[in-house]
Amino acid sequence: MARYNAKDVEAKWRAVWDQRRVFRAPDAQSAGGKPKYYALEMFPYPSGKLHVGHVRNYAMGDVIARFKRARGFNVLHPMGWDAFGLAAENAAMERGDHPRAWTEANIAIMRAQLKLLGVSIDWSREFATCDPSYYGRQQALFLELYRRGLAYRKDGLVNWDPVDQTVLANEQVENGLGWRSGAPVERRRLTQWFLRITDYADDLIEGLKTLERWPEKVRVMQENWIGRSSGLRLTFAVATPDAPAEGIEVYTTRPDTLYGASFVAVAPDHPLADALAARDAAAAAFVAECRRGGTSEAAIEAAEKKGYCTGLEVKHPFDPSWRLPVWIANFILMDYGTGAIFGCPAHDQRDLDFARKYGLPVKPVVLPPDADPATFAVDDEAYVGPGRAFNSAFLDGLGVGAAKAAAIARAEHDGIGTGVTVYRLRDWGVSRQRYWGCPIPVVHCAACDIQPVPLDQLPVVLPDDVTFDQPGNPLARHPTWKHTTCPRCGGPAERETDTLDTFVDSSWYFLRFTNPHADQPIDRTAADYWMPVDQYIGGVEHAVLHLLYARFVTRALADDGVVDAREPFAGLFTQGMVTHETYRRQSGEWLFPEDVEVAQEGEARRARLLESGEPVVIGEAEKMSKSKRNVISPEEIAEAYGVDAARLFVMSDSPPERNVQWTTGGIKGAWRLVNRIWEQFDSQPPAPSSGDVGAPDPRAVELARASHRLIKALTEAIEDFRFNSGIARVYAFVSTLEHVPAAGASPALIAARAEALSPLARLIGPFMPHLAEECWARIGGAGLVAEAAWPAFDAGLAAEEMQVLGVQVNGKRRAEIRLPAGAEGQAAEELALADADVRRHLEGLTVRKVIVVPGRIVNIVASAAT
RNA sequence: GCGGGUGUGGCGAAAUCGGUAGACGCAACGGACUUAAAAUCCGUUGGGGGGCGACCCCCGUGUCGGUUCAAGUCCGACCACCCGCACCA
Repeated sequence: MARYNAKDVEAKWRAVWDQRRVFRAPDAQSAGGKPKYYALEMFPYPSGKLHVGHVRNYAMGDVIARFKRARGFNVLHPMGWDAFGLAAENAAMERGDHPRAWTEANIAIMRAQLKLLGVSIDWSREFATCDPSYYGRQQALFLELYRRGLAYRKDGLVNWDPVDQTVLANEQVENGLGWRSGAPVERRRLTQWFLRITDYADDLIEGLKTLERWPEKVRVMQENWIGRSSGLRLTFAVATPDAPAEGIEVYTTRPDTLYGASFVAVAPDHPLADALAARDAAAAAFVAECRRGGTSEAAIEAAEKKGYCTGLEVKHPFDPSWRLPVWIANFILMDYGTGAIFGCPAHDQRDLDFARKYGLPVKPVVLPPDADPATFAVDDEAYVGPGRAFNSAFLDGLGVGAAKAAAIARAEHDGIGTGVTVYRLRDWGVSRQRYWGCPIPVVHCAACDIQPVPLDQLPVVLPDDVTFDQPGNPLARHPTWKHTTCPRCGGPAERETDTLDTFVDSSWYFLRFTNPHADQPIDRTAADYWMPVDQYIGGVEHAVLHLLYARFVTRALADDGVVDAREPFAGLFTQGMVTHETYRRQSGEWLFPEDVEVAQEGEARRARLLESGEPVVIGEAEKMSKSKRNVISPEEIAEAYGVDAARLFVMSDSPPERNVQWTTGGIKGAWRLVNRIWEQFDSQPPAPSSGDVGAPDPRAVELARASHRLIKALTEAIEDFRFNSGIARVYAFVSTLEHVPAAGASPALIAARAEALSPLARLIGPFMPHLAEECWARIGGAGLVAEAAWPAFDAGLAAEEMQVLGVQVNGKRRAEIRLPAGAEGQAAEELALADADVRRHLEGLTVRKVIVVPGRIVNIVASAAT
């Protein structure tokens, strides 16, 4: 028989799907009575080409989409492009391509690759975020947020790359260096646009509790990122005359330790530090030194606490006669709390390190349980555990919690402080001094200040004629683009030349997919029908940024009445990557896998260069990346084995949340299964003439049972995201089929095979969709597998007919008994006790107890007769 | 430092509710087919020991302890590795 020709067969079925538009999701209005299911993979950044690592991501989403379609859902499974971003501008600078041309070329390549994979996408909904029809509507949403005060401009400290002359996002700073320029990043104070995500801090934490189908890990990461804490904000009055401030406001979570205070310290970026620097050269020098370190070298300098004693003094809030020195300290962060603290060295490790270095007092005020107040002292380790307040006036004797409450009550009573909740989360800085992004739709007028661009003038379109021959923002130096008129007074005005962070683009694209052709940014009817996304799939690297921003924007839009859903993603799955061994020359140069030959030599695996035989060093399996050259292209695999085999392999070899290592043996194994399945369908004879079933055949019954067990197991495996276990069942079933060959089979057996092949074709559809169609057509299935209903199983048939029970004597397995399913425990007990092996192990022992767990096990407890 | 996770054969893994550990795949080895190779098919494959043999025995899920008739699974302590955050007052 002819070998299965994957390449031609796959192309044929893709054309059929395309032509019959089987993956079009219905409009909300014409959805009918079916339940909806929205399956979405994080849309890709069009950076170049897909490698097989991407295949896994989209194949998993496709399994879900195809499965749910077969289960009777209206399925929305769209695709688009996260198309704005730095890489396009970098390509423009390096190679002279226009960012738009570079991006569109990449999209064309990657779209073709995705289509090659046979992913069941509704391509009629495709868009790219760099389309004016998308970002223009994003501008409208931005103006709505601006109208509601959720978008605002403020002075902020930002990461400034002095070489590229632009702000960088935190994620674009690595070890203190700009990721592209390699220059040390500075902190600069600039006026930037922010989105008020902190307004939603509590709401975002509370919402996490409802996300039961999110990984615990991601929920914890978001909660930590938001970082809610409660404590006391209070003001220390300045006692020094002619100081640049009357009071210093600090935040503390440990107001119970106020009597252990030995200093007050402010951040180098604190306004008081600025004011002191203006009149004190030494202070100025210290502040400058801290600022040079930047945000990120913090890690390196973490051990080294540095301070500058300002000479100012403040009064202790509960004892005006007690004076504390004021320091500027490098470990205080301006953007957390109030940018100022009081130091209690005995009960905070950082304060203790600082106090030891500068010889400040260390006075314990929390007594650990069972410690002696006369002798308890803090040496090198601050005491942060529970205990009772002492050396603390009115707080003495109180536990930590009660003392905190009492200190807050006293501060509030005295009018010097307030109990507050503080968040680590900061407002989202969205300004980028970049060309390839969504223009912020406002104009700056000398007379009218900031004016939103009127809605009927949207989109504010990026100009195409820009230059990249010098660093900085091409929009700002464009000769005409920014010059416009003020929409309010009609006078000359300038457009905002900053563009929006690309994370804004990805914060609502899933809403736009519900009706990408609507005039309004979001078609409420469509969004309310499809939202929330039932299953979102992507890498864990977006656990905080994208997934938090999208939750925030969805909430903000829900509060605006644009959509019902407050949570965008009801279910989240973070899938593992595809890894591959790395190969390098002795000299260290990375090598492509296709240039290397790997052979097993006894225990060891050795590699050499195909061309020259030069020995090659085999490295660890790592995430596929261009730089390490350990990439496998989907086209090559499709050519050699077919995309079904590739899809099968990346899902069969590891649990979906874990990484999977791409190996030649693995893809070959998957390819073997494809061929074995095809062989089973191809060798199936035509159905016997009706009614002519012939004599019953026990193997026919066994096959039917195996088939129904497979349906049950695979259905459950897909629902639980255990694709690898499900596929293992398919392997086992195919092996069963192979042991009841069609050649020379009885009519009853041929009929049973036909009965089993029909569901099998549909069961493999989510994983190997092309093969499924070819098999379905071979046995004369009606229509397409892509449109066929998922097979149902008969619970009676799926259940085992005979139970095989292990028999233990004193917890050790000694024998096995077979008895009909549903047999009484008594029967199992009798059978077990009669077993020859069991009797041998019971020699000289008295049976004390027999435990029978029906369908599971028999355990005989026996001991020596006494 | 804080938080989360993982640890089972040569390798990827399975065991879904505390009930026969290692399903399924890869690799390896032996055999069939072949002039030969590839492909395909059959068999073996956790470690150790015994038996001509059907088989039988001991050990075994990172370590140590506990609960239980029974522990990969539950509890306690620890070790190793991975990921995230990291001077957050």
